[in-house]
Amino acid sequence: MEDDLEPSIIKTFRNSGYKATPQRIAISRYVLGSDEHPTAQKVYLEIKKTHPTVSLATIYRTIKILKDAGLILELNMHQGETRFDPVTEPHAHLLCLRCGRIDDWTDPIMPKLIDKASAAENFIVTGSNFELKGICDGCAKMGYGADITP
Amino acid sequence: MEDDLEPSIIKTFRNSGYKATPQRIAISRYVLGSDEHPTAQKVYLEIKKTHPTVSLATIYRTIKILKDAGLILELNMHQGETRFDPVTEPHAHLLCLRCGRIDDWTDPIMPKLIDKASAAENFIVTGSNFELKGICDGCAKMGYGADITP
DNA sequence: CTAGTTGCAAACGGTTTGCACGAGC
DNA sequence: GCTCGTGCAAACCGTTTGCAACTAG
Repeated sequence: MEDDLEPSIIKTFRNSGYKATPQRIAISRYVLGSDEHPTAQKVYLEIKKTHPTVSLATIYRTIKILKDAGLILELNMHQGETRFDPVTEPHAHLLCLRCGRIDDWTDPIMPKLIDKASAAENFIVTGSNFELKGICDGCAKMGYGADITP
Repeated sequence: MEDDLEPSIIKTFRNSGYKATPQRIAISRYVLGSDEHPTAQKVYLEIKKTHPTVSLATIYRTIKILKDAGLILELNMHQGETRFDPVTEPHAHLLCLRCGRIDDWTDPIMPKLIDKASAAENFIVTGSNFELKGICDGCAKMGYGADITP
């Protein structure tokens, strides 16, 4: 999340033939530096703090550029709620159905499992997403965990 | 997919306090017996063949009942395209970005990986979905596989 | 008979798009 | 200065909902 991200962001846009506008830089800085898997709305509200006139359309257009450049992934764990993830290596997402947070988790087995599936089904894998839904540690400790809809 | 599914479907509805209408039975028979992970649209078109006056609203309402009963899972691998899966045990979905088909794949490692994540993060898992995106065997053999957007 | 269900059409919410003004390079 | 990017508002599209007519039990 430090400023040294900026030069490489600018380079990324220019190299792909895009102009490095203040909006694009701000959006990229935020999304690439975030670990909370924000929605477009969340990005919009965040960027608005420093760029009050930004529009949701610009958020979506910039996110699309980052997606096409392979810098972020799209998560669709809930229907009607697309979230974004700057971590593009194989990893799992633990979605808490109570508080909505998504935590990352990685394990060396994961790439092996991907290879195995790929070999077994003769399938060329270009992307993966291991989703786990349930109740996170914090929410379980607060006494929740019973009345959820999986 | 045989007719012996029907009595248990009727029982399921009645036990949950729902009426077993012809529409609900037809929709359930199709969704529970399908291995192609249909969208609501697909279900609608299919049911329309035998029940021409059925509405999309009824499809959605019936699917919700099946979901709440834990008989089917919801898949959101593409944004804006919810599909349904009558296989509720932990398994992987291989989505072909070329032809759109989704194949199932299971491996004994999967439940172990879920347990490991659960233990490592102190997370109570109630559902899982392992997504792999790429190119399926058939499409790869037809010479595709290069110009895809992951 | 009567509460629950259906089909219709309108509402909804997230995402995309057309367009005229404005800004990067 | 020429082109690309932005903000706005309208369009889109899958899903949900309100309602009057209908039907399962």
